[in-house]
Amino acid sequence: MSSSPTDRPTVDDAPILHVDLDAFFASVEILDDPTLAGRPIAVGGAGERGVIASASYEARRFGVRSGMPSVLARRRCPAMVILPGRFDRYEEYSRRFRDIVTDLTPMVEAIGLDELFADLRGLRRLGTDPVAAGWALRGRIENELHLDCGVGLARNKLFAKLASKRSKPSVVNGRITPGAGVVWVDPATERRWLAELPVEALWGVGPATAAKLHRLGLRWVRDLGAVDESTLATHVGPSMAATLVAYAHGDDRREVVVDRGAKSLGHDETFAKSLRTLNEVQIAARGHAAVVARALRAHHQLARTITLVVRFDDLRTVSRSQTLSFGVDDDGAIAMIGAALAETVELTQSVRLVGLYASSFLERGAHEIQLTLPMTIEAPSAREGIEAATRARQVGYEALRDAIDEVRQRFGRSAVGTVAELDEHGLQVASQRGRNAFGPDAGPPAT
DNA sequence: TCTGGGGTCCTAGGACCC
DNA sequence: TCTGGGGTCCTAGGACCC
Repeated sequence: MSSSPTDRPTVDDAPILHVDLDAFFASVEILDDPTLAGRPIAVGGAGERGVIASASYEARRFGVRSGMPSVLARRRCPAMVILPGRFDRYEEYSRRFRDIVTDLTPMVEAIGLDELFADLRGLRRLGTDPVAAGWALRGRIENELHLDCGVGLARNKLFAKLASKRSKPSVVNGRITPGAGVVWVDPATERRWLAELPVEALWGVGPATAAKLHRLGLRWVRDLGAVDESTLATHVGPSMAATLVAYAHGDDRREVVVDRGAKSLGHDETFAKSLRTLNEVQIAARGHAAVVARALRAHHQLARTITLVVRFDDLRTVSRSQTLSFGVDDDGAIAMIGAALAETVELTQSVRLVGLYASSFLERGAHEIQLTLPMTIEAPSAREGIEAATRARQVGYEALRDAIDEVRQRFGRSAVGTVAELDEHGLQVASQRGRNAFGPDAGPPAT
């Protein structure tokens, strides 16, 4: 591993680049309010159940870390300001960040808002110097976005990410040490370096897996390199065992995937005050349904599976899902399914979180995408545009009607009478009657 | 200290079909 | 008539990442 400017790896030595913005959310807040500069600040939930999403390095000096409950963070650093977060703003910065890297190569894979991988192999014939390119990216991100970042360069994703982590500022004994900025992992020495890292350093090893590995006497990556894979598999499963053994040998075949389409969309909320009744859970689920439906439409996706998640006060989490034979993106249909799923959850104690997720996306048919394209891009004629819009809307109506039919079949005819306008009052009446609002035995529509 | 909200992937069991 | 095995889909739960 090296960051010395005399090292000149080629693209073949270091085809994968990883960039990670420093304290991203907190840094954006400081940019927008310079009076916060130099102070311990964090972005996250300030309430009793909040957690820290991002902390400035000044806050990290006090031991504040992302993922930490805000209650503990405040105890460690009482003077810290916790800001609620402005995700539209972070997304804007994130987009500009990606645009800068995309100027170098289109082969970019975003991982969350604040980090990404790039595959530099397309630049081989240009004779691009990866280390110089890394410094150039860093310079542009600093000049144009006023954000700091760490850059890692290596043979594969595993080493590139470890390298960018190594390139960042660190906090030791309450002191901030500046990072190297750009770190290249030399293939000649990468295995030696990796072997000395703790197993937790590997991607995919969290607290649960680390505990299992420790129980097996596996503390260091070098231990994983010597273990029998089939034995390991009996403890962590075949897939994890194969991955860990491969990583321990420095072997990571993961490619940089541009534009990985979302496989699920969802929304959840942890309540400051836990919910106690089915009615409250259903109201929450219906509220989430509107958010999820909007997201589906924004992504031009129809979801076949709707999943309701309920987390109780003791953090026990249960899920209920239903897969339809067709896709939905309509508020009412998704709310209906979410509310019905809620009835199958035994509310043995108070509920701190309700989540609603949509998955099993039906690629909207190619024909449908083409139907909408002429309106915005090609617009061969106004007549065709209007025809296309009408057709697209009709397809939407058909999907909704199918949804209503299936819900009716599954949950009883009466359930559908109130689909479109079923409001909180309707649910309340149904529940006060002591009836299953959507079950086969449900009475006549509540409204 | 006691754990958010956005996601991904894996596992295991049951239903169903051939 | 009984039985088996493989493949696929669905459901539920768990772990992990940023």
